[in-house]
Amino acid sequence: MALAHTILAVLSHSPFSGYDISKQFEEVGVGCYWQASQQQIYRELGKMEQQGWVTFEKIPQEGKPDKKIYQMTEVGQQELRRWFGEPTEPMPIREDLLVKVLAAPFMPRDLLVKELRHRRQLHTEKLLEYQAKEAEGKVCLPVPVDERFRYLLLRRGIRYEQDWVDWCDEVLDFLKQQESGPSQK
Amino acid sequence: MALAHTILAVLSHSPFSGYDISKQFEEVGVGCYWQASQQQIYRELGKMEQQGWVTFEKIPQEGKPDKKIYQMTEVGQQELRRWFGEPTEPMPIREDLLVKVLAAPFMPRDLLVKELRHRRQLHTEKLLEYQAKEAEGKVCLPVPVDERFRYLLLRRGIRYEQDWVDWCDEVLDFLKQQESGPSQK
DNA sequence: AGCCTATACTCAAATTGTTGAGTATGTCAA
DNA sequence: TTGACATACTCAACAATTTGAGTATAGGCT
Repeated sequence: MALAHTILAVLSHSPFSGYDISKQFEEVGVGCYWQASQQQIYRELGKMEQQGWVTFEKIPQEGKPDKKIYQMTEVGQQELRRWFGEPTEPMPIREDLLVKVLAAPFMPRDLLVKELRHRRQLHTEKLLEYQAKEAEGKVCLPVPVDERFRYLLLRRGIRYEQDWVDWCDEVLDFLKQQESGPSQK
Repeated sequence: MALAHTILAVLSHSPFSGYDISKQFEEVGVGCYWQASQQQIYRELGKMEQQGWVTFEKIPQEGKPDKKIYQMTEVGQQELRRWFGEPTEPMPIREDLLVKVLAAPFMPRDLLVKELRHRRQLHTEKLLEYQAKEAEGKVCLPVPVDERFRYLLLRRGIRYEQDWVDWCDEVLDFLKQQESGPSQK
C-alpha cells in the first residue's frame, strides 16, 4: 500500500493532477526510489478518492481531456501521519544480476564480464547525473527545508549508484585475477 | 520471469525439492538478494515442469508427503544460458523509508529520527551477520569456484547494508545539525 | 500531408506476489 | 502431554504490478 502513501507524500507538497504526479515519478526526485506507471497512479488516485484521502477539482480544458487536480484531504493527512509513525522494514533486494552471479560458475565467463561492464556503465551514468544535480543544488544557499530533505534523497541515490559501481569493479577484478592465475582448481 | 531463472540457477548446482529450494531462499546465500515465498516457488516449479524446463522424481516417504526432487532438463539449461546472455536492467529502488523522507518536511521530526535509528539497527544486524559469514569463509583455502562466486554475492550484501548504515548516519547528522542551529528558516 | 511527441485520462487482461488455510507426521522440550 | 517447530506439499483468494490498447487534440518536424 505504499504507493498510496507515496502519492500522499507528493501531494503534501502541493496539489497535482494525476499526469503531473506520474511525471514526477519519472524524474530524479521521486522516481529514483519509487517507480509507478501512469496506470497505477490513476487507479490508485481513484481508490484514494473513494476512501476520502483526496478530492479533485475538474478543470475543463479545450482540446484535451479535463484535468483533475487532486488535493489531500484532512483524512488523507491523518492517514499519512499514521503511516509515518509506523516502523518500516527494508525492502529485499531483487536483482537479476545477482542471480546471474549465482549461475555464473556454470556459464561462459566472458558473458558475465560483458554484463558487468554493461551494468557498470549504466550505474556510472546515473551517478554522474545525480552528482550533476548535487553540484547544481549546492550553488545557492540558503535553501528551504523541503529542498534539504530532497538533497538527502539524492544522497541516497548517489551512494546507491556508487556502491554498485564499486561492487562491479570488485567482481571484475576478481574475474581478472582468476583468469591470470587459476592457481587452485 | 526472473523467479524461474533464479530457481534454474539454484538447480544448476544440484537437484533439489521444492522445499529445499524454499529453504535456500530464506538463507543468506540466495535470500539476501532474491525473495520468494514457498507458494511462489511451488507454483513456479509447476509452471516450469509444464514448460519442460525441469522434471521431477517422486520420492515416497513415510509419515511425510512424497518428496519431489526437481532437476533441470536440457531445455531448462538452454533457457538459463539464453537468459544469461541477455543484458539486465537495474531494479528500481522501492523503499518506504525514502518515501518517509519525502514526506518528512511536514511531519514531526522526532518520528523520523526514531525510524532512522530503527532502520540503522536492522541494517547493522544484517551487516554483522554477513561479516561473520565472511570471516568464517576466509579461514580455509583453497575454495571451490562456486564458493568464490557466492563470496561475491556476500560482498554485495555487505556493501549494501554498510551503505544503508552510512546513509542513516548521514541523515541523523543532518537532523542533529538542523536542530542545534536552525540558522536559515 | 504524414508522423512523432506531449498532454490527460480510461479500460481490460495477464502476470506476479501475498496471505492464509488445509493435510500429515516426527521430534524435542517444558 | 501439550505445544512449538520442522518436513513437504496443495489449493484458493486477493492485492499489486505490468503491458497494451483506446480516446482526443495540439504542436512541431520532414
